[in-house]
Amino acid sequence: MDIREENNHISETMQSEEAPSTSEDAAVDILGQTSYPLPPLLSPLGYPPQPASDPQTGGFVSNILPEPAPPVYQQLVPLMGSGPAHLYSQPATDRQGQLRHPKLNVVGIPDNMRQYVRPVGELHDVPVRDFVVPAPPSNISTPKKRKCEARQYEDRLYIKKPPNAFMLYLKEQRPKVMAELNITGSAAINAVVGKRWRSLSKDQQAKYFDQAETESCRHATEHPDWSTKENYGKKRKRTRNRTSSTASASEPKQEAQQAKRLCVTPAQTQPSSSYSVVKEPLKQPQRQPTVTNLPHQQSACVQLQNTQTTADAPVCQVNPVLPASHMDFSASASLASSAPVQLQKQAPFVSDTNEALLSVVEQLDPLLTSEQFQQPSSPLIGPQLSQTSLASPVYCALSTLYASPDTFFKNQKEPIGFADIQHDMWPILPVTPQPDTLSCSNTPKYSPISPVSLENSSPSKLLDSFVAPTECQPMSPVFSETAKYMMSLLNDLEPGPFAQHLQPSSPQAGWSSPESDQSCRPPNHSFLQTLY
DNA sequence: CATCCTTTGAAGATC
DNA sequence: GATCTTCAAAGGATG
Repeated sequence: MDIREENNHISETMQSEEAPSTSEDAAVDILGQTSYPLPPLLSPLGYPPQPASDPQTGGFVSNILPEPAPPVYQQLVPLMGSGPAHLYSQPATDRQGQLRHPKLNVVGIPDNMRQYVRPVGELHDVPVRDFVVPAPPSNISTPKKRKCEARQYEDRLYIKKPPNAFMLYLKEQRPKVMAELNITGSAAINAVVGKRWRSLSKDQQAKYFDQAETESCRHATEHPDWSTKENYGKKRKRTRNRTSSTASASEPKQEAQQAKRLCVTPAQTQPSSSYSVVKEPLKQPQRQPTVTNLPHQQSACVQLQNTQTTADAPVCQVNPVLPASHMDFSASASLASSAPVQLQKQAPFVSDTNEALLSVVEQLDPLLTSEQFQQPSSPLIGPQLSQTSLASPVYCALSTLYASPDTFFKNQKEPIGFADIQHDMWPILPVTPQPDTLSCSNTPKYSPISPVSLENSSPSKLLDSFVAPTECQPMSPVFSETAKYMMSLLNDLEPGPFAQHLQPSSPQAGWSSPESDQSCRPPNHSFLQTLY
């Protein structure tokens, strides 16, 4: 006989022979404490019978709170091993109504149900535990109270999803952001934290991904049969699909309301997250990059049509991807979406002092100045060339660049940027693969690409076009030399035609000090969107 | 008082 | 397989 079946059999026998005369007696006898609401009965095994469905509470209440005066309930469920408690929802009682092994560890039982579990003995060397369900208050008299208690039942049984990396980071950063920026609204705080999260390097984020993985493993251990499907659709009645599936007339109102909450006018709002994109695809169609074969990941250098083209448009906006993502622009940058935006006339272009440029250079990823370089991943080993278009601006720029890097840069009239380059671009690069140096074969690399128009650029914009490697360090000597060459160009750069557009203060200060720039990041950060 | 808002990531649902 | 949807946290805002 299966242990579970045997256990059930014993439980049934015990219940029939020695169950307290009333459930209330049992509750008082065993618990000796104030009763608690009864959690819902989950019985995947088909026993006891499923309660009648209750639309208010998901179908649990009808046999939990019988009318008119609900008795005090007791439910003793034998638990064995580490199986989830709700899988063993078999009525049973303890012979003496006492804890036989009060210190037995309870494993595999949801945290929110452990309070109901007590060990009662062993069966075939397997710990047997009773699932003691405290009784609900006996003085329930109003439907309102019953509804409230029913919600408590659900909350008690509800096994939540394990937090992901961002959720852990959010939880950690929330009090800090509240203290630093003196804001309380979770929406605004989350926006700030979201920006900070995106500004973190992969290494910095790895800490939280590791924690999330640990949490996930722990969650899986404690709830082996749980999956996100358990909670799907149970949390709340969502209505978001109405905005995505049907372009209702209320959407402009919602958009205005949303912008109002963020103290940003609708004209200033822009999809800054997957959520926003998903939420309002019809209202504000996705602006497609002008280059369709751009790298999918970290496609920071993308021309967004109809973006930042009007004179009254804010010079700063929510930028989906920050340049030099490891640099901490978070405080000031994040305010672009969470704090009132200071409208400014957009200058034709903005330049920087050499001091400011050099200070930015110093903050760039050490990769750009490191003497330790590795070869990129081998196209023979890594992903094969698949969809690289020879007409790609990336390819055109690279072909010219690598044909004669020195000449290319000396004759270059336009700023050069660094951006993400995908693995499928590596085969076109004139770098001899050295498999023995491979350390990260599937991660993006970064390469100089794409010139831009000089009329609308500045030295600092050139710096903006650097996108720090985020996943691994390998970088070809060609890239490195190019980067160093660009540094030398920057060092020798004279104000020249940019001087007349110098700002009175260094933008660097505005980047690093949240208090000094409550409006936005320097306008040159929107430059990423025009790199192509 | 229930739900929304807001973020990113994971995972299930849907097409 | 790509895309969409939901839910993790959390507290003020909203209807």
